[in-house]
Amino acid sequence: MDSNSSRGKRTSLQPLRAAGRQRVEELLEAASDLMAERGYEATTMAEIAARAGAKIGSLYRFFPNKEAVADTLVQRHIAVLEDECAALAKRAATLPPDVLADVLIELLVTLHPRVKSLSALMEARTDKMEIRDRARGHAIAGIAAALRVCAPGLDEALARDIAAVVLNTMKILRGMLAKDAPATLGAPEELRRMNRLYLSDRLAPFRNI
Amino acid sequence: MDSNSSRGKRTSLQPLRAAGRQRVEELLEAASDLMAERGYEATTMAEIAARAGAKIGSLYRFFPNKEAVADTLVQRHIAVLEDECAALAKRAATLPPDVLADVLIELLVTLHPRVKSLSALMEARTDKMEIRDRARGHAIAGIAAALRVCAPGLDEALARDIAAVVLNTMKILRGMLAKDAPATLGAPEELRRMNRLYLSDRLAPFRNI
DNA sequence: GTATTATTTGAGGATGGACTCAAATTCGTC
DNA sequence: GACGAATTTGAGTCCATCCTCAAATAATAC
Repeated sequence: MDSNSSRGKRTSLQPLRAAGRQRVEELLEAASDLMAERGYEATTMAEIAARAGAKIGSLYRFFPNKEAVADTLVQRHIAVLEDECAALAKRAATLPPDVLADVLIELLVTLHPRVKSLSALMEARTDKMEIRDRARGHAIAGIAAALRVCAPGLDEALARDIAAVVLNTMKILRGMLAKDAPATLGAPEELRRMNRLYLSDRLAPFRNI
Repeated sequence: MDSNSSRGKRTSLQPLRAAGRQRVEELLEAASDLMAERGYEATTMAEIAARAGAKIGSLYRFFPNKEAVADTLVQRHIAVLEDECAALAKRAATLPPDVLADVLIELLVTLHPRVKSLSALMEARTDKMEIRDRARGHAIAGIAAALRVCAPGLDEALARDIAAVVLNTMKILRGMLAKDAPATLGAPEELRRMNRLYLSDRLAPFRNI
């Protein structure tokens, strides 16, 4: 009956059999790879299907349009980020600021295989920015929470501002490690140094009130 | 005879009359505005012509294709950046690191009206990354030169690494100020603080050998 | 004023990519 | 093994956008 229960346009269907579920996984994996390589706009639906070993009709069976593929990917990426931030918050109480700084800044790099297309999708310019903002908000909230565990006296608004800065620094490091930067080999280490310096300075006053 | 002297494919022509030169300016201005708003790929040649008050045929008279428009814009942006960095290098000797840090980080923001589409063009994914890398290289070299004027003992490679970090920080600030970030009002000031802290720490040992 | 060259114009060709759909096939169940 | 439902297939439609070009017009030189 394909009741088309919650979300999706007229033609979007949930997979009901194991084969369909696996196909969806393969399609999303292919889409994530391609979008990470070429960007959202340059990736075509035909390519996605081809790389997944499927035909274009199968792709459109499970996703009403290209944007739905991107939305699904972003939602999965958000879930990964939330999990990881929650795990980090548990450890943060025992970490001094400079160590937390190093752990944080490597986080996006560490997570790269699981959120391959995240940056490409955040950069993409489509009509629906809403989901993009949600992803950003979740990331900032997660980082801010970890910061406040490490430095309990930290004001909530300030924690979010610092988290915004750290999030951007994380993105930069990922960008630096992604592209081959021949002339600036030491830049990633400099970035880590800056981040360490900043978080130590900012969190120190609020440690162990 | 339209000798098609130096650059450009078969159909690209330099303007030879005042009217043509003005048209080129109008077209580039329109292209820069649109690409800054919507990004490179989402901007169409028809839109560019329309916003410039021209017809599509006029656009293609002076630019062989869309990429040539982007290349011309990037080249102009590079020139602006080089001028500005050279001017800064002249002042840098008299500036303490924390002041230089503030001047540098605001530079991209200050220059925004003159390099409106720069970030959109740097993000764009086309085949020719070459010109993108050149722009990046010029910016890093310019910043590194200013840093070494401020801190004469600074190693050249290290200066480039630090410059790469500062350049990225500048980009972030511009991004923060461009989009309306409701939840993180204090983030730009935090970013400035991080940059100040970092450059002071990094340049201090090399001041006045 | 005439010849020459630069510029403008806009309809239309060519291409590529998002999306459709009806028929074929496979899977699960009784 | 027969039936219905899920899945697969891929040719085909539609449309947006890049780009062409020959004819019209405007500017300049003489």
